[in-house]
Amino acid sequence: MKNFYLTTPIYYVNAEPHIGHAYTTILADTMTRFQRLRGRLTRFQTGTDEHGDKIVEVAKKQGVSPRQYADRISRMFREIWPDLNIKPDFFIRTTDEGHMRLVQEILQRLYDKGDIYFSHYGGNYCVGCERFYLDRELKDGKCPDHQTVPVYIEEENYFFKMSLYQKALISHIETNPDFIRPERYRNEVLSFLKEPLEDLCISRPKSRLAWGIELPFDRRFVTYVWFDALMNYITGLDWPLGSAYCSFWSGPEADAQHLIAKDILKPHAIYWPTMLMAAGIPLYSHLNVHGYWKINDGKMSKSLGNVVKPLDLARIYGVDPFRYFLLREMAFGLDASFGEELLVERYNADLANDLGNLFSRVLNMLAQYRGGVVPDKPADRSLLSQDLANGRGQALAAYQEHMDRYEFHLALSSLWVFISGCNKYVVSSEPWALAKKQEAGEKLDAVLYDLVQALAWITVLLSPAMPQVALAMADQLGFNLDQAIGLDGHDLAAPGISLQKPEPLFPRVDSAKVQAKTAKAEEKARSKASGPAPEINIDEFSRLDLRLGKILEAAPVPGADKLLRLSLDLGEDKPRTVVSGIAQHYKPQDLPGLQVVVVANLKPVTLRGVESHGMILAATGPEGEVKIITLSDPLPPGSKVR
RNA sequence: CGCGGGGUGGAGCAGUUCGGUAGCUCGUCGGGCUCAUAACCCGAAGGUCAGAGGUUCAAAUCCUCUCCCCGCAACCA
Repeated sequence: MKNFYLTTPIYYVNAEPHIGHAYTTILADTMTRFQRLRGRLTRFQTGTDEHGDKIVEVAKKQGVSPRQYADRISRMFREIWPDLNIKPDFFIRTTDEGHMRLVQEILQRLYDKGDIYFSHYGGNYCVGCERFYLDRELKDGKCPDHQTVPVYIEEENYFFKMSLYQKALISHIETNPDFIRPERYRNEVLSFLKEPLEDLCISRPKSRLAWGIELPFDRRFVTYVWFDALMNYITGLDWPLGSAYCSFWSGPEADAQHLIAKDILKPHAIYWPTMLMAAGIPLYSHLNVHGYWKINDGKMSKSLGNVVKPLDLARIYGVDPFRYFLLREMAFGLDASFGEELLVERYNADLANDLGNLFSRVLNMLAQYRGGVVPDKPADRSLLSQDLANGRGQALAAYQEHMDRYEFHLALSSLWVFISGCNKYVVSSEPWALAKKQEAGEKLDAVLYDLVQALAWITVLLSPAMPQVALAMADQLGFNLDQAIGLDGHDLAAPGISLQKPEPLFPRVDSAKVQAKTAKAEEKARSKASGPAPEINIDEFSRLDLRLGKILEAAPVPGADKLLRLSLDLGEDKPRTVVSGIAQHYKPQDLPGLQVVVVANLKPVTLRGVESHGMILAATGPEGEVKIITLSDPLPPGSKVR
């Protein structure tokens, strides 16, 4: 079996760890544990990406150096993983000495080969965005984000001849159907590759950005962050001569895979393989792509501090149940919803009722009927359950097949088919009835033997997803999980060993209470949103110049969903232009003639390219509906409102 | 045509890669069991798989079109 290398992306340190990071990393941890259990040599790498504009920016805001800032966030990432029972083999930072040196080595190699060229680049540069725009990206010659005319800058930069490798990449993807999986993402990449690739600009002049890795062949420049970041997958293995690199990337025994979320598909599916091709380095074998978590009531959670954050749920319900939920709830590749009620439902149904209760009832019967002593394997093998044996075989086959395709949700679900089979077997074999019949002793031994061994096997298969709970299970069953190598582990629980009557592994959670809690939190959020603002005095109020205005014209703002441009008569020489975010609540033709209240001395601002000189007042209802404040009886435009 | 996801029994979701009895969890109703964490097991009701057209012996699944929801981004002054 080949050596298994799996990476998560290295996380950009401009934000603290969140559910998305946790998900990817938990998947990687589970997968690596699974492959190791199966007997493969494994390596699991994660880390942090620390160069680039944004880091400098955030650090500046916080008044620290980029290095200090990156150190702090990187540490947060490194420290959170053990809390989630995640054990990476290697944690890489792009500011590591070794990484930086190796990135330079690769750059030099590509440069020597002629795949990197120096070029003048003239283009429209938006200072706000800190990037160049192609003509077709501009809207009316303006930056689509800032509505400003970009400056034409001529800059010299280094470019990577990505386009040279486009054909080779397409053919690689076509001949290796599961190079990118699930298939939806493969299709996305192929459709993107139908257009000609542009060469990749891989440098930034230090005058613009100094926080990065210097180009070895021109010290006036630093490396573009993606180019720097992607390399981590091999610099972490000590490319080009390290033994890890040979075992896990380049050698015949290597199976190197990446795990990412769908937002960074392009760099991983296009930049990275072409970079590898150019450098003459073998490609990774699979890029595995997952979807996003949608946070339940996302709108709510922003406005209130008291709704539980996703990672806090790990503390409340246990890390392993949290892992189980993430793995089981999301169909790999698709998006899924995250929420406390969903988690509790899974917890109760799968963990407490099915699995936890199975452990409980089996070990209790063993305690009651056999004093907790695991029976010997019956001499008469026909007493063992054929159904149980078959179910186990089927579950194992399905479990492995799904895990190999990263279909964690299906892998776990096939295991649960077996767990349910065990519960059925308890009912159909009726150990309590056997216990009452003297002559059925042998059969009862066989039933209990079967069930205890089944629990042990379940424990093994569950250990990649729930490592800590699996240890507790193995403990209850009196065997050492570390010694269980392989997935078919028969007879793990040793006959003759005496087992205790156990504490519940997963105490049931009262879901009504959770629902009540959620409802309460939402209620609180609502009242907080509409709650009283701090007092102000009359002087502060009088700083507002509120006037009556009459709407003359109303028209949509091009390119904006929510904005209307209003022309108002305020009794002034010229009508005022005010932009208002009411397009989803009012039709332009219904507005002219309305008398509205206007904040007349608000500082003008440009919205979507239109200058707005003021603001009209409106009320927001509980469902988010918006009603403009109007006057029922006419007064002259410009009348003071107070 | 900004990017993306989705429409499958009352609710939440699988299944669509490789067409062939539509499955899971929760809920509802009835029954069983009493070892167990009011858990477990059996059964029932409930779906024209958003709509239209096409391919096919056969379509939730493949093709074409339409409608509708939801994230994200840009703007809600």
